[in-house]
Formats: sequence, C-alpha cells, structure tokens
Amino acid sequence: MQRSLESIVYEDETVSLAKFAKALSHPTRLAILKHLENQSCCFTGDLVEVFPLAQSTISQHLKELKNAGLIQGELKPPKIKYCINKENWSLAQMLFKQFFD
Amino acid sequence: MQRSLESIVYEDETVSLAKFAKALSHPTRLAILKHLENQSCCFTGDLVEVFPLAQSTISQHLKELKNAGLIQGELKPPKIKYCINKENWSLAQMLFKQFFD
DNA sequence: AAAGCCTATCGTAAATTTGCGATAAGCAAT
DNA sequence: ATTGCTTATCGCAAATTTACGATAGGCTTT
Repeated sequence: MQRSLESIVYEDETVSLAKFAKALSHPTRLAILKHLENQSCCFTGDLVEVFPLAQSTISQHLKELKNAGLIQGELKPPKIKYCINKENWSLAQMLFKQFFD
Repeated sequence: MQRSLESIVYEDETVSLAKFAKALSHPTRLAILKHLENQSCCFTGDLVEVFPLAQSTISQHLKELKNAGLIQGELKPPKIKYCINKENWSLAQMLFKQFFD
C-alpha cells in the first residue's frame, strides 16, 4: 500500500458511509445488531451464548460497532448493557437511503 | 482464525447484506458507484483519470464491485463499459432499507 | 502479421481483519 | 481485603485487503 488513503480527499458523507458499511460488512455484526434491535438492548454475555464464538471475539465485534457509532454501552455492574445508538442509526439509515437514491 | 465462518449458519439475507456492505465499505468504491450513477455508465479509463490511483487498483475495485453484483461490464472494444446492475442495486437497496426498519 | 489501445491479471509488500486463549480490569458483595 | 462475576485488552497466527508496477490478453486497425 504505497499510496495512503489520506492522500485522496473524499467527501465527508462518502467517508461516513464507508465506515458504516464497513461495520455492517460482517455477518456476525449484522446478527448482533439484529439481536439488539429485537431485544432493544442486551449484555455481552447474552451474545456469547447466542453465537458460537469466543467471548473475546464477541467483545471485539462490539468494539467495532461502538467505534462506528452504531451502538453504545451502559454500565450496569457487573454487566454492560449495549443498545443501538439511535442517532447514528438514523444517520446511517439516511446515508444509505440517500446513496441508493 | 481458527473458527471458520462456514461453521456458523447465518440467514441468507444476512450473508447477502454483509457482502453488499463489504463492497460499499471503501470510499473509492463508493465514489466509483456514484460516478456510475451520474454518468449512467463509464469506461475503466475514465475512472483512472478521475481517481489518483493506479490502473490496476481501479481494475481491482471494479472487479470487487462486479463480484458483489453491483455493477456489470459490457465489451465495447477496445474498451469496457461498466454500468450499475440495476437488479442487484435494487436488491441491495431493499436489504439495507429492510435492515434499518 | 504487426502495432496500438485498453483492461485484466500476476506477483509482491504492507496493512488490516478475524479469530483464539490467556490475562487484566472494574465493580459488588462478602 | 478478598472473592466472584463480567467484560475488555493483549499477544499471536492466519487470512484478507489494498496498493503498486510489470506483464499478459483481447480486439481493431493498419
């Protein structure tokens, strides 16, 4: 990768949409989001039971979804409750809709 | 990656959506698709002039978009005309819309 | 048959992603 | 202060992605 992405200037919307798309580009993350939509919220442990993946792997996917802004975590000691970040969810929804015309 | 993706069974729609999202997860590919939407169609060479990327890199992005089904190529010797694949475009649109409720 | 365009593919390198087990960290209750 | 529960982070390995230059392939035209 000789030429860095930074050297190309993309529109802000394009960069945002690409980030959201990247977060949605793994079936496990899609499934996690679906689960969060149904349950409205859930704990990391719940997901570990639902998916045949290591706890660390689930945690990593959650981190990516959080970094993308699609979910947010709330401390409910000793657990952490994850929910959809509705603001950014709407933003993503809008960007995708806009993109497809 | 000890545990392969194949061992987890996802819904067909989830897998499809993940593939579309992956194709959209790079700003260059989003920009290419936007360009195709505006121009309705274009040649590989056009894109090489628009983006500061090597011809081989553009070609690779086009290949991924083609593999994802979002575009299709038509031989117009000595060029190749790329257009949006409207069927799959609509499919992707629907899947994203459905996903976001 | 040869030359010229245009695009795909190959080979390579660097970066990123995905997965795991092991360990650390945070908080509550004992 | 220690134990217990839950989740994040670390370290590693394998796979994939992204980028490039160089080369090959396809089709026209000369």
